[in-house]
Amino acid sequence: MLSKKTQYAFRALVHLAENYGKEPVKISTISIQQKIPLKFLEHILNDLKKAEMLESKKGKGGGYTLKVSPKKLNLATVIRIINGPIALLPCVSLNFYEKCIDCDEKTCGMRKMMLIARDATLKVLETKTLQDMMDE
Amino acid sequence: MLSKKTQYAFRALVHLAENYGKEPVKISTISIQQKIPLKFLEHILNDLKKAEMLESKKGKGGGYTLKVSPKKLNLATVIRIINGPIALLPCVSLNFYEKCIDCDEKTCGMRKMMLIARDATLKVLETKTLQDMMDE
DNA sequence: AAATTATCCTACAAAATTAGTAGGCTTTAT
DNA sequence: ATAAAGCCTACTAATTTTGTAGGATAATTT
Repeated sequence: MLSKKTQYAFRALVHLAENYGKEPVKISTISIQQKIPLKFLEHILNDLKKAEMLESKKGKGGGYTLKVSPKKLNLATVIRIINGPIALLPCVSLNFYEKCIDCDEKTCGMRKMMLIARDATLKVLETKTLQDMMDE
Repeated sequence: MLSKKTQYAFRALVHLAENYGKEPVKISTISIQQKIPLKFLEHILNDLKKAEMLESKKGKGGGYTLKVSPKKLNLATVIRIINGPIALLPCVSLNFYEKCIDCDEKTCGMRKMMLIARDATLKVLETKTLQDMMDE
């Protein structure tokens, strides 16, 4: 399951996507309209910024803007930044790989199955974009 | 990600699957051979038993046996019992549904995307069985 | 019947993660 | 200069995960 933080992140991103190309949006505006705790949202937007997904501007008239087109922002990328691995086991994660203890990867059946599951999930999450979320 | 408990569960189930149709296997045997903390494993096997997946016998010569054929035990079922929901959001979970707050399900784009992701993941996890894990 | 061997049950505890707050610092526009 | 925004570090509270402890219960053997 996605963490609450990740759900907040998606809501905020959709909000910013709706203002794509326009003036920056303040944290406080997003916080109120999307009902996300302000201080918590601060962290989330900062994480997204560090991941090059957003741009920010300080001072009056400042706020956040989406750096990339909503069409080019796929859901897997967001999840990885805020939520972590998408795979069901660390040993089949592309971006957060960790070796299992006491398990030979070549012969581990659990791993093989989770690889197939991962690929199926990723095929969706890497294809669908923020834009797809908005269109609905 | 699957919890450690779920990984333990799968290991234990594969162990029991290898002894399907034979004599019961003791918790302590599985604990040692699969390197799973004994007392923790007790809980896990009990959970699986309550879910009608295992049978148990007390006293000397006792232990656990798989109740169903490994071919008929799909991975989604196991994950749901030990790990919980497979879906990425509670509002798209088939077995652990919960309504989101401040969200109209008919128009929520996030939900639509997560529905598609869920279906893709489930198609694998509900098709693949314990037997498939063993065969590898 | 008593002893042994195994699961079953309830309660607890430690560790890790998630969710959120507090408060001051820095930058920018007016 | 001052006000309005984000930036940064640290802390706290709540929840979940990962176990442990110890006795109760049931079956088997002697």
